Amino acid sequence: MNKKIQKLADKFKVLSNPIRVSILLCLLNGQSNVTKIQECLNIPQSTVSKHLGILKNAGLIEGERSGLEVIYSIVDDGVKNMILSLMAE
Amino acid sequence: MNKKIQKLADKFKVLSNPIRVSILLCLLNGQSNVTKIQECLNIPQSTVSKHLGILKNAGLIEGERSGLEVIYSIVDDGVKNMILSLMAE
DNA sequence: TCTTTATATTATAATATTACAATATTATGC
DNA sequence: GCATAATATTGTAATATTATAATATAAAGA
Repeated sequence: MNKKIQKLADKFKVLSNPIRVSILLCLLNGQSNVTKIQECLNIPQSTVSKHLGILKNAGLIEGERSGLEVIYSIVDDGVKNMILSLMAE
Repeated sequence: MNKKIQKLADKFKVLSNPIRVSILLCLLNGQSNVTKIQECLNIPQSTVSKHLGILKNAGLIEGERSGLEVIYSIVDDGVKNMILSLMAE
């Protein structure tokens, strides 16, 4: 299997979960900490953290610790624009 | 869960499989029948047919029967361009 | 109708993903 | 040190996806 194709499919897999899409939408307008994201989505903290980890691991977001909080923001502008344009349809 | 978000995630899910991405790449240059796609990917016929069904069901491709053959082609130009630009990266 | 070719469907075992409670970590203030 | 708050990890049961062999269907020609 072609590596480039596998990588592309993996990228789509990261985006294939509604919670992860929601998190990205939460972050479209700027950065946010985990608690805010959790309140926005109204799901358990461990679930949010798990998906944040997947998004971070895929290089779509990054988290910076500030005291007790970790502030997440979108890194990949391409994905940002893709989500935006697809949501606009 | 927001319906629009679910739909978007579902769209990504269709693209999250390397065989399906490969099929779309096979079809980028034009239409093709199942046997050609199968030879291009070198995997069992039932596997190809299964994934063609998923792509068709998602509205990304369409198949037209011509005698014994079914000719598939890409319908969704947005997806076509997305794949193209992402493969170019 | 029988055969052959092309494609689709079904059945199922293997594997992957998911949600989330429970627990652990990390940082801060006392 | 201890307590508390914010976040991450682990364990696990439920569910979904996958690959592919076996079988079914559809079309064409003899």
